[in-house]
Amino acid sequence: MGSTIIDVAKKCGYSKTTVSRAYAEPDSVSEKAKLKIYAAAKSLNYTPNAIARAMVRQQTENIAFIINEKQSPAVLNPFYSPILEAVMRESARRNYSVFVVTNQDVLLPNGEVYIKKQMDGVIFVGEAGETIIDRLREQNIPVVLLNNVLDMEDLLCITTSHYEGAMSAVDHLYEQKHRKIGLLAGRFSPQVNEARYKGYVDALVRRGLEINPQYILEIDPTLEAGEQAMAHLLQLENRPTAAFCTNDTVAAGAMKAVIRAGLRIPEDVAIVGFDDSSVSRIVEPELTTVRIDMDRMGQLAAEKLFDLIEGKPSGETRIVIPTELIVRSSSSRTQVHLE
Amino acid sequence: MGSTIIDVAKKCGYSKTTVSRAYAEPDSVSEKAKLKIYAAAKSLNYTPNAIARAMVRQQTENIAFIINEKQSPAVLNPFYSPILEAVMRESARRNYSVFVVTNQDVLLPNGEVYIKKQMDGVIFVGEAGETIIDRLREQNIPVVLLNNVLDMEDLLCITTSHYEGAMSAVDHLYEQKHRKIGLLAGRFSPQVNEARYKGYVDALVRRGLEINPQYILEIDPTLEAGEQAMAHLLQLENRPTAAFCTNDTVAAGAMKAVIRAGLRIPEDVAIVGFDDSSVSRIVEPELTTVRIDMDRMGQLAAEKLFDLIEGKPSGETRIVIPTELIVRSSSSRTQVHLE
DNA sequence: CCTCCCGTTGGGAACGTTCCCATTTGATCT
DNA sequence: AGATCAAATGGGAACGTTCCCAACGGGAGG
Repeated sequence: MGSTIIDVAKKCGYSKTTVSRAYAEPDSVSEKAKLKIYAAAKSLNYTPNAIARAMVRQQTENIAFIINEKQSPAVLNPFYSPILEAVMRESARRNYSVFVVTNQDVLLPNGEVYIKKQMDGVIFVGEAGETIIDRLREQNIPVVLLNNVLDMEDLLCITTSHYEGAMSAVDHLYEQKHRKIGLLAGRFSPQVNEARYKGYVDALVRRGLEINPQYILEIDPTLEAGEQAMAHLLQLENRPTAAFCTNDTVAAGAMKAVIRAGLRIPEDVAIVGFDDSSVSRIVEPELTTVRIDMDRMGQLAAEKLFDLIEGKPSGETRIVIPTELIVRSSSSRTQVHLE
Repeated sequence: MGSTIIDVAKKCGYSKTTVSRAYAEPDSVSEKAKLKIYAAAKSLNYTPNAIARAMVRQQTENIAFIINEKQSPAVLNPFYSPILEAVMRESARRNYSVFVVTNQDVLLPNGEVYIKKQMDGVIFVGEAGETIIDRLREQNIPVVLLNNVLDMEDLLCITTSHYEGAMSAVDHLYEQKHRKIGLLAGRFSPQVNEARYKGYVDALVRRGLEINPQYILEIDPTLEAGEQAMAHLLQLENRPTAAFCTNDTVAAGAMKAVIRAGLRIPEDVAIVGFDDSSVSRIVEPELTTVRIDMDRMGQLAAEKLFDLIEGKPSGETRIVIPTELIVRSSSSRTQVHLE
């Protein structure tokens, strides 16, 4: 079917070694030879066989992007898209391809970890088990962990400042004169939950405000749950005048509840989200949110992974990407005409 | 580093052939042998090498999901996510892995097509050039084309009924007593554009309405463009009372313009979108839209591709997945409390 | 008891590259 | 002209499997 390097070699009169070199290290082959070789290849419809190359090089030029989430159907939520996009961009630059993989591909039904395909490295995002990372390392596959922290030797974890981000969000609401601030806390990984929750609490405490447990709801990180939870907060006798939501989707849900209750955003209730995902621009008024630099996270994860693949020891084991508060109209009327 | 089938064979006293069979066709190996082999494999930390297998089998158990879009950064827009998800699900079921690939990975800077990796099949979504498909076929790689139609022999194209969908949207607005209906037409592939545009025109003509060119704007399929275009329509002396947008993102932008103009949705202006993407539930009021069954599209594309990979000729060359109008509050006040 | 057959097992070639090592070529220097 | 050297080229082994073909052993059937 497909023609091989030997066919090309025969056709152009050079050896298979030279043909191989014409593709792998063109500089070491004379111009004359390359001309003939490429011509022969073209006429034979030849393309180098990546599998055979991977076989002998012991290197596939593939990496895997493994998304491991409990809520399995929402595999490609809009949150991860920009990260994946950055990873793909950086990989393409290095002539690497990206497998996108879900937990199901890696876990056997019995729970055992099973690595089906050879790959040169793995970017792991979301919930991560130690066993799976152990297993990858047994195979000498470098791993970078994204948006999660695991205390393993030499494991590079890239996260954002969830704590500081949450704090800045609540600080902002305080500065907008809000004293009754609700928290709609989506259930993510324990670390993320805890950091964002702590940021909320500490911001309030630092200002000398009391924590009202009635204002704190832990919910699934979905639109519907956000709407429902906010509707509940609005019914409280002493209802909050603002809500900090630990992601944008929940915040969008919360906004729906406010609007449906006939209240105005931000005059009656201010809303702040987290992530600065595409959702934040879609809603009206646009959402004040804590920006996570997804692109940078993905880019960095890829770069660091390629460093590891090339054998450079990363040294660092924690990288925290700073968040940034983006003030839009959902929390501050003065912003509305500035944009 | 990694141990091979031969290490396992030596350790357990069986031949490499038997070890190989213990993984590839377990039924043909005695229980006793399998027990010993798996034990040896475990102690040696052995995993079958997919590359070597692919080499001799001439089959990688990988497919590629190629997204080819002009607006390059928005590679993973929310529109494609559910499709990819379905493809991944079906692939996982068959023990296949999925490469996610953008046009850049496949196109050389000089515009030539370059297929880097071996793969058993390709699902192509978005803009598709004939040359790239020709090139894939030269390599005997089966192709399924998604959301686009190309007139090539034996090429299976899966699309949705853009024309009927657009028509149903406009019909619905007519039934809601709207007579001045705008069209915000996002620029997609020519086929999609034309079909949705024609649906709009024909629906109006069938009702005996005149086409007002002032009401028709062709724009980029973005939030910002949607907002801007709608703002423009609202300024018209004889402004439309409804707008049909050829995707949900544009519709969300249009809604923003309406809200910012201080008008009510749907009382003053009704909005209808297309796709039923996640956007349609996020906005408030929720968006009436033409649903495309993305999951079914992805599922079907994968199934058909695997048929082709297994050598079954598909026979059919066009599959059209019907659309469905989903009426929500952005076009019909009576719906608001039904949900 | 011999033959036949099936369930198991094993040996070697093949898959299409790369890479190590050697050889050839032609130019430069003395 | 001979020696030296770098640049260019070639031959064969190796990468880790699968698969074809052959061989072995033992139970069934004659």
